[in-house]
Amino acid sequence: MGASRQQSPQMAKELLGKGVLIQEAAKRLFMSQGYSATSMDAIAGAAGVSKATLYAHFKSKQALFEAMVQERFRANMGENLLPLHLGDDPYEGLLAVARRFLGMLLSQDALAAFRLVLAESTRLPELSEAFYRSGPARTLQMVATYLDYLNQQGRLQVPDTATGADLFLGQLKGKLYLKCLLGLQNEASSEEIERHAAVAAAAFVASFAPVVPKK
Amino acid sequence: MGASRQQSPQMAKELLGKGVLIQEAAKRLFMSQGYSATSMDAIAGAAGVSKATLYAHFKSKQALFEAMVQERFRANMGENLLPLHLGDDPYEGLLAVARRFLGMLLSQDALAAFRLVLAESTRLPELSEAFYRSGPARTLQMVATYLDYLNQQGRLQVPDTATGADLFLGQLKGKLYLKCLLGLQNEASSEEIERHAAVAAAAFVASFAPVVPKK
DNA sequence: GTCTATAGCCTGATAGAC
DNA sequence: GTCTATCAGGCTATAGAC
Repeated sequence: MGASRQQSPQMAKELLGKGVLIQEAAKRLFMSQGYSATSMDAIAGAAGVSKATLYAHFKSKQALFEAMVQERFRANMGENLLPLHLGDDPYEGLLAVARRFLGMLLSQDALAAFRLVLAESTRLPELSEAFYRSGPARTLQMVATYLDYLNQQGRLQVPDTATGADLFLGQLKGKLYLKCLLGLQNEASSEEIERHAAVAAAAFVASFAPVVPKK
Repeated sequence: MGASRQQSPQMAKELLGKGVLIQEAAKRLFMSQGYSATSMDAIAGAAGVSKATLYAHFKSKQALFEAMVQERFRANMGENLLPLHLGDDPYEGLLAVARRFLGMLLSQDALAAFRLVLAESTRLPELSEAFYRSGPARTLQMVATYLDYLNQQGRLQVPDTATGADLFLGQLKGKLYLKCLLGLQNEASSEEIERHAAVAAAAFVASFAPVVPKK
């Protein structure tokens, strides 16, 4: 898996980590132009090294690509999404989830990564799987767990929390998301995000409010 | 736009329509491998012609690509989605919409086309726009119109029908859709489609049922 | 219009000096 | 480890015979 790399403690700062420079250049280029359209020459140039150096760090173009994607997943999806403290109020809790999820989903990095994985999904199926497991699958499970909690507290009545989580997160993938994904809209304003999050949370709560409120 | 093509009435069947053969081969290869990874050699080979012939019909690789994508949109998105007769019952009507929409969305062709448009969205922004207008925009408007109708009939109470349509269609883009898009699931069974459609329609109706039912 | 052949360039990957 | 120089092959696109 990991290439053999001995981390020397501290040195001239930028000069010893060429592997990192290469990965960063590769990330920029792969993300903006796709796999096939990015040449090893271009990566070497952008990283300020020669191609031979590049091949000394990564044994092939595909190896570099995979290393960069895995690094990307570790950095972004890992923990940052939901170390969220969610309260007992369904609307407030789901609003917080929606806000956070949309913010992550609509970031330029996440959009570019998703485009990339999709474009190579037929050539690199393992990549699709890794992406699904490290991203959507975790989010789904986390939301389902929260819905379970709300069920137990009697604040919501969701018959199937896995399906409920799927519906809720789906609601967030509407027109706004599609337009960003297609590159038709460069950045989503926080007003748009806030508005969409609020509407989705309200709709979901209305769908699954307990039949006998709290009388 | 259209290349100069005179349709001769009828002849040896397969031999006069080389332009069509080329477009079909290009469609297959572009869709399965993407733009950059598909060579003109491969297309010529698959179409059974020489490269020179290919260039006699289309002046460049990009021209061929765009012609093929536009043809694809005309063929699929155009009318087939919703010449649907929707009744007064919100659940039944939305269920029919969901069924139809999911069937279209999860077809191999639609998935491949979407992947392709996304992969080239930075290089060919016009393509993204054409796709959005000819597909999602139409569907959104059509569903919003139906919601307007249900509002007028007093069968639903949707405050903003454009947003409502967005939420409803978003609900359909859940785990099932994502897995198909990523190629992790080859074909969605009609049971899965039916189940997801029913759940989404029920949730939406529950969200926006009139506050004073029909007492 | 269709072919064969090829130009001219860029690709991923490597050899060998330092 | 890093460089320069280069390989062999694939790429888009075209020239010229028929």
